[in-house]
Amino acid sequence: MAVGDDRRLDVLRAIVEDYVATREPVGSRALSERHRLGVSPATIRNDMAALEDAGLIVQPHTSAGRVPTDKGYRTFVDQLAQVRALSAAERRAIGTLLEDAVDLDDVVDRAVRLLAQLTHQVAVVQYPSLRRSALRHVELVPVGARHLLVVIITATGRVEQRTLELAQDVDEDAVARLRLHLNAVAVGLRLSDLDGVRDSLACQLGEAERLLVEPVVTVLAETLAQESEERLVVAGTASLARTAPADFARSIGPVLEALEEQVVLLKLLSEMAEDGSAVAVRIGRENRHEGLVETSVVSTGYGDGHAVARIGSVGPLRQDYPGTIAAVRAVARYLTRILAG
Amino acid sequence: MAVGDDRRLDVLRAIVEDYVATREPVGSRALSERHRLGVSPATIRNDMAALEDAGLIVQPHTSAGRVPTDKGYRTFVDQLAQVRALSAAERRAIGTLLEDAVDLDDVVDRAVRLLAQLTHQVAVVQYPSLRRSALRHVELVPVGARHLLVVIITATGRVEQRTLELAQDVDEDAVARLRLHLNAVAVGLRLSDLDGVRDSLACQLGEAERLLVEPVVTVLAETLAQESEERLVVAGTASLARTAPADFARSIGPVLEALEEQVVLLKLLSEMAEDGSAVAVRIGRENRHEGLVETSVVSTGYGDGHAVARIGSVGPLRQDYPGTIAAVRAVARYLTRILAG
DNA sequence: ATTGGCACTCGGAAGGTGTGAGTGCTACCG
DNA sequence: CGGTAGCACTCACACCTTCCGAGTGCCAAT
Repeated sequence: MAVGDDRRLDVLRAIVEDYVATREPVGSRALSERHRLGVSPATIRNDMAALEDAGLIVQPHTSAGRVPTDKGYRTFVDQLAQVRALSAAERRAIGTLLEDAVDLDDVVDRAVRLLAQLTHQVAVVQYPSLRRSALRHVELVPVGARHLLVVIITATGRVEQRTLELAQDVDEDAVARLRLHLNAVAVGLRLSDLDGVRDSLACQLGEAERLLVEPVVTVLAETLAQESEERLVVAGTASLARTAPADFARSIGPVLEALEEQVVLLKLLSEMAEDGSAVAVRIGRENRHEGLVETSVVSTGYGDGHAVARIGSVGPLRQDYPGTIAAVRAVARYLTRILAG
Repeated sequence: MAVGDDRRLDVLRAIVEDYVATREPVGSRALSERHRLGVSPATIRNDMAALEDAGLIVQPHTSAGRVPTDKGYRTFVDQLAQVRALSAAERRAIGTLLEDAVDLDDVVDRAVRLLAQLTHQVAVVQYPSLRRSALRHVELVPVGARHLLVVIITATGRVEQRTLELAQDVDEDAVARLRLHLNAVAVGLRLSDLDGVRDSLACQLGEAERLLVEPVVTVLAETLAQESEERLVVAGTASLARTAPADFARSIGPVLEALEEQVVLLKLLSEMAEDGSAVAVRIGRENRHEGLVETSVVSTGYGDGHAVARIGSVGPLRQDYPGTIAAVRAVARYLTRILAG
């Protein structure tokens, strides 16, 4: 039994690899020829029948070869995929490309394009979450008579802006004083500690400032609460057209929609964050979204110790998982290093 | 001749309208039935032959109906399309939706999604160009020992950030003083006037500040020079899948690429800006980009007096031009109003 | 100028056939 | 009992032929 099981998994691996390479259902004869399994097609057929019973492969129609199911890919990824290292040249390219970036936006932009190119698939990067990020600076700029522009700069270098409408005219001096106090307290502050700050500020400041504290801190809190503020950057959508099967309208339309409905992907990514710190893979229906049933998402966290955000790839079920996983991991590592440096 | 020409154009209009509606080549019989042209199919055939000689229509193959060429759509748009007003409900919806936006990013985002939905096509918005925009505020934030974060806020509320590496350690007081002076001068300043500012600042300030002026102003100038800083926001890519003909890989792949290569579209939009202040239409090969040969771009400027940026739609040749033009114009108008208010 | 008539064209749907890859089963071997 | 060989069976797909009808161009008649 043990020996038989081993060979069966070998057969599964061979099926996945061949199907990924040829995009055609693979039969027993082709298998025994292209791989050194040391057994005859007939034996392979028996193994295939067992694999089919186990729900790992299916035939698209009678008298056709076999194709992996979601579950088949899953066992392949979990048990069979061998980690493949990127070439030295590739790694060097990643490093230099990312180091040339001028600011956070640029880093993120380059990283996502790079990943799209490495995987030949759609790449997505989630911006660092404000929720877990520390403040570096808060700027208050009066705009017109009754509006205040609040600019929040986080430790990761991200800039958030917000316009605020005030109940009374702006007192410029009060704004300046509040700005000073706010920055004295806020630098290094985590947004989740914000509620405490509101009170301490209210005590220390005068009447004019106090009128401002409430709306300003509220805006900070709102920004925090709004998960939708987590932006997503996407690249490589053109590769969808290359990959897509014949019925493109049904297959890639929903994916494009999901990519625009950033909410869906953000939710998915945060779910995947719970899967652990390594590279997480969601295959087909494991993504609980109808637009992604024929899609696999491979992602991992990046950033310091507590991963602050995720980067990943969205591609077809039929893809080179080892390659994608390697690329995602490599880009995430360099990204982490750049952001820390 | 004059009468004949008139009818010929009527025939062209009918062909375009029917083809847009049915997505099938239209023949003489169908035309005479669906439209009140008052002449027999045979006459229409003669007109069609003339239109074909003029290069306005073609038949995909012998014994098929006719289809408009790029040139055909062009004359349709230039001479035949009747401006169609949006319904009151639609206009109200646009207004309220845009007014609910919280900041510039949100306005732009809502506008582009809205336009995508109105036209059932891909919508693009160009962010206001820094080049023509006035400054509102410049913020300097020391980061670590030798880095300075420069945040530029424009009159339109856009925020640009840039990290600067200094030759010597940061003198925080000097930064604070420079910041004050800079904002005293810079508010309302057009970026194109920047060179003059450099000198006046150098004279007014002390030694410590003077070391900072050069790099900071340089960064401002660089940001100005970099046209690539003009961001583009895209929505509605999913509608590409719906529209696309059978050979999706060749037809929508290039379009997706062009949409990601924002440079291409930004260049195209700025070219279109020269066409005048009204809604500009580029049809098929008029877009000098191979990815867009089967695509039409409809765009117009938005913003105050001198249009500071453009908004538009990217769709197939076969589309409802009057409808798209109306939608683009309407959204641009509301956008202008919101930004001014 | 417009029209009715007519012969002609040709893309595409419908239907029929053949082929080969692939399977499952059963009987046989070490 | 796992592996093998042979064999009958099944279909998807590619290929061909046929057929239909929409649509054209041209010409003679009004």
